[in-house]
Amino acid sequence: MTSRPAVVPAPAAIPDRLSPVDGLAQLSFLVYGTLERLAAEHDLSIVQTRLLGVLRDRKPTMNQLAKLLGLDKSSVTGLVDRAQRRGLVARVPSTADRRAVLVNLTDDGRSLVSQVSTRFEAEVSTMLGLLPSRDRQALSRIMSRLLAAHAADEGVDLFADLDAG
Amino acid sequence: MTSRPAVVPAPAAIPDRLSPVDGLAQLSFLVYGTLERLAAEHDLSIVQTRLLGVLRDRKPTMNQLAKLLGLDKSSVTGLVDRAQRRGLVARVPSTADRRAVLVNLTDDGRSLVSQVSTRFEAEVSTMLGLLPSRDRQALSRIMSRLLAAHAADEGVDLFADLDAG
DNA sequence: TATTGTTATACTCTATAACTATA
DNA sequence: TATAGTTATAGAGTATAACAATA
Repeated sequence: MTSRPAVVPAPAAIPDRLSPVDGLAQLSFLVYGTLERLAAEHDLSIVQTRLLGVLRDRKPTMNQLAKLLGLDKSSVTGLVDRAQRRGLVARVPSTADRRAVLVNLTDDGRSLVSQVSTRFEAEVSTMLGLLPSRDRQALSRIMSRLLAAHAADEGVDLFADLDAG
Repeated sequence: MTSRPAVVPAPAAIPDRLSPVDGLAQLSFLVYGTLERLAAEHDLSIVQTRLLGVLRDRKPTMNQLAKLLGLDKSSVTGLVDRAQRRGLVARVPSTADRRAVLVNLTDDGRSLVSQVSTRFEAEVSTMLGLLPSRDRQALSRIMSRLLAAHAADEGVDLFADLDAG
C-alpha cells in the first residue's frame, strides 16, 4: 500500500524501507542504467548490445532475429545494417532457403559483446558485494524463484522452437 | 562464476538457480519491460512516462528538467513539445526570470501518469504475489539494503538541491 | 499464394552547434 | 559575458505499407 507508487524511481529518495514494488522498480532502473552506461562506453546502445548478445550462441535468420528481439523485421534490417557497417555482424545467404539471410557475429562483434558483458558482470558483482554474503545468497535464491514462478505463470514454453510459428 | 554472463537475459532459459548477477539482470529486464508495455498501452514511451513522473511533485524549469532526466536541454524541448501537443503538460513563463519556462502537469497528464503508475504497481504486486510471503519480505528488506548501500557507495547526496550547480 | 527480406516513409528520441532573449 | 530556451541538423531506433525474389 504505497501512497505514491514510483513509476520513476527518485534517485535521491531512498527511505530505510521501500515497498517491494518500489524496491524492485528502483533496482531494475539501476541495473538497466548500468548496462546502458557500460554499453555506451563502447558506443553501443542497449538494443545493439542485445543484438550482439542474442548472436553469441545463434546464427538466426533476419526473421528469427526479429522474433528474438521482439521487433518488426524492417526494424531489424536497419539494426543489422548499422552493426554490419561497424563490422560487428555479417549477413550470410542461406543455402537452404534462397530468400533467407543468416546473421553472424564477427570476431570483432564477439570480442565487443564479451567486453561489455564482462564489465557488466563485474560492476553488478561489485554492487552485490555491498551485501552480506547471506543476503546475497537469499537474494539469488528468491530472484530465481520469482523468475521461475513468473515464467510458469505466463505459460512460457521452455522448449519453444524458434522455427515454430 | 558464471561461464556465460547474460547481457541479454534469455527469456526461455531459466535454470533452477541463477547466479545473482544473471538473476538481477533478468529481473531488471522483466520489470523494465513491464513498465514499457504498460506505458505503451497509453501511447507513452518510457521517457514520456518518466517526464510525467518527475512532474508529479515538481514544477521545474526546462533546465532543471534536463538535469532531472539526464538529457540535453534541446532534447527536453522536443520531449515537452510532444507532451504539450497531447495536452499532458503546460509551459508557464517564469515571473522570477523572464528567460525561464516552468513545466507543469495538466490534469490530463496527472490522470494519465496515475493510471500507468497504478497499473504498474498492480502488475508488479501480482508478480511478487507469486512468492511466499516470507520471501517477499526478505526480498524487500534485501533490496532496500542494497539500494541504500549502493547510494552510500556512490556518495549520493540525499539533500542535493536542484538549483545547486 | 505465402514468406523473406528490403525499401520508402514517418515519427520519437537524442545530441551538437548556432541562435535569441534575458540576466 | 553568461544563462535559459529554441531551432537546425544529423543520426539511431521503431513501425506500417509496399515491393521483389523465392518458396
